[in-house]
Order: sequence, then C-alpha cells, then structure tokens
Amino acid sequence: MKNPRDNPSALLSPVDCLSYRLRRAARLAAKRYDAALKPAGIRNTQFTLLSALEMQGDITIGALAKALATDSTTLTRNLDVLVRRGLVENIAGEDGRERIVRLTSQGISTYEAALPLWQGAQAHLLAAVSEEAGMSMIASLKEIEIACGELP
Amino acid sequence: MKNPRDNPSALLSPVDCLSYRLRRAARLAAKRYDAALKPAGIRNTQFTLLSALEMQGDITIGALAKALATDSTTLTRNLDVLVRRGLVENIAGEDGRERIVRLTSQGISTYEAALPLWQGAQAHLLAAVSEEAGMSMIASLKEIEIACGELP
DNA sequence: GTTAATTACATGTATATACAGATAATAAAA
DNA sequence: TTTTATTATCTGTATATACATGTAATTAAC
Repeated sequence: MKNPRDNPSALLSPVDCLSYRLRRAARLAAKRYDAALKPAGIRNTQFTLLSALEMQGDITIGALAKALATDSTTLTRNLDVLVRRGLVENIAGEDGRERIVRLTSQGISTYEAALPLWQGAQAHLLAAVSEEAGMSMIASLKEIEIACGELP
Repeated sequence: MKNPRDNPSALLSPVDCLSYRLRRAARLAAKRYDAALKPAGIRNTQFTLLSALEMQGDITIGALAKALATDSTTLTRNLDVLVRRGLVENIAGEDGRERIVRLTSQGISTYEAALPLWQGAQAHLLAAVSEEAGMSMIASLKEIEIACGELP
C-alpha cells in the first residue's frame, strides 16, 4: 500500500487536512525565518519580495504576482509597505496602466544583509529534518501546487 | 547523495526557501479547500476550528491555541467571527479568567454539512499527487514543525 | 475615429496572523 | 491578609491574504 489512493481513509480526518498542516507548518516556519531575519529589519515574506525583485529586475505588479503565485491586490499592498520604508520604488512604464517596481539602493543593501541570515535559517532547518522532509519536501510542495492549480 | 546535508547548496537559493514554498503551497491549497467548503458557508481555516471543537468538546482558548499551534490572540479573533455567526458560544469557566468555547447546535450542523465537502477536497488532492507528496507529505510537514519548534 | 471591450492596477471590506502591552482574576509570598 | 507574581484573555497595531468592485488606460470593433 504505497499509494494513498489505495487507502484514502488514512488521511480523511480533519487533523490530517492538507490545508491545515500546510498552514500550520508555514506559520511555524515563518516564525523561525522571521527571527533569523530580524537583524535585517524585514520579515520572511518581505525577504521573498526583495529576492524576487533582485532576481527579476524591473517588473510589473502583474508579472510579479504571477511569478509568486499570489494575488495582485495582495502584492500591491505588500509592496506598499516596502515602498514606505524606502526599499522599493515605482517607475512609470510605457503602458500607463502598468506600475513597474524595482529595488532601491537601500533595498539592495537590505537584501544583501538579509541573504546570509536567510541562508543560516534555511541551512539550519534543512539540517534538522530528514531527507524525506528536506530535498523531497520542496518537490512535494511544488507537486501540491500543481495539483491545486488544476482549476483556474 | 540522499541527505540534503551532503549538498546544502542545492536549496540555498531564495526560490527554494522553505518558508516561501510552504506559504505558497498553503495559499493555493487554501483556495481549493475554500472553494469546496463554499456551500457550507465557511472557510478552510474555520473548518479547522469547528473540527477541533467538535473533537475536543469544551475547551479554553489557551488549550485550543496550544492544540492548534497558533497564537492565542489570533484564536480569540478567529473564534469571535464564529461567535458572531452563531456557530460557537462562550461559557463561563470555574476559573474567572478562562473563556470556554463550544460549538452551538448551528455550529454542529455546519460542521456536519462541511465534513463531506472537506473530505471531497482532501481526497481529490490526495488523488492528484504522488505517494511522495501524499502520505509522506503530512509526515514531512510534521517533521518540519518539530524542527521549527526547537526554539521556544 | 468614436464606442465597446479588455487590461492593469487600486480600494473597500473581511479574515488570518502575531507581537507588545493592558486587564482582570487566581495563586503565591510576605 | 495584604502584596506580589502568575496566568488567561483581550486590545492596539501592523502585516499578509484575497474577493468584489472601481478606475483609468489601452486595444479592438464598428
């Protein structure tokens, strides 16, 4: 019985709800990363935005939202926080409807200060879990995303 | 190279941030469960609360917060929503500081209406992922929680 | 070329989340 | 027993999240 389809009842109790377990693990993990990133003055969610902007360069809200699989209205407000703090700036795009965002020099500095802190937290956590929950974990999470993304 | 410790650099790029991947997967999963639970008029987060109350019976905020690994202040407000909707009620405990919560009859009805909807979503998702991302997934998530919980 | 449809983003509203600090009640200490 | 400490919960504040809807700009239709 290697496949859950062979024994679906095994995970059909609400305590094993995939959404609940993901949410719960995400909450706890967020705390650890937040603690590690504290010296840089940002949260793990903000680190994700900074790293995405650092990699992608100038990008519109819509494109970034798609890349991060998040709602664009959420992204708008999350970015506003970083703009207020001077880590991100807006630029006018060719298309008057678009809002192009990029890191400021302060945003780059903050990201560079945060990167080793993040790496420490990531390495620490990966070292604490088994292989099953390490390398394969990320792959499994992506698999879940695909399964969730079947609907529009 | 079966253990991530043997090749830590593999997951040391922010796109593979465990916190980010968990958050992202949790967001997408939540959408699916929310859609499935819509006919019952509750969200997946609220379903978790109802199911916990259904199983635990009368319980204080603090005890429930510990069981759900959530902040008690968060729980206070999340429960308030359900109290406003008449699904949960408060009772005075022996200890004047405690607030004991329990399902109302309407809360029980809602839970019973939601349960098969939830089971459908859970079964659908489990059927869509491989064994690696199914049964072992939950175990891996719990392992991550343990790794995250090392600190107070 | 003016009108209609689409697109990109912002706003209103609501929930989820948690830290810091406040409040009230119980327990411990003196 | 009065004071002090602890405990349980709530409130203030801030971020994260997304749906429904609004607005402005671009494109397509006519």
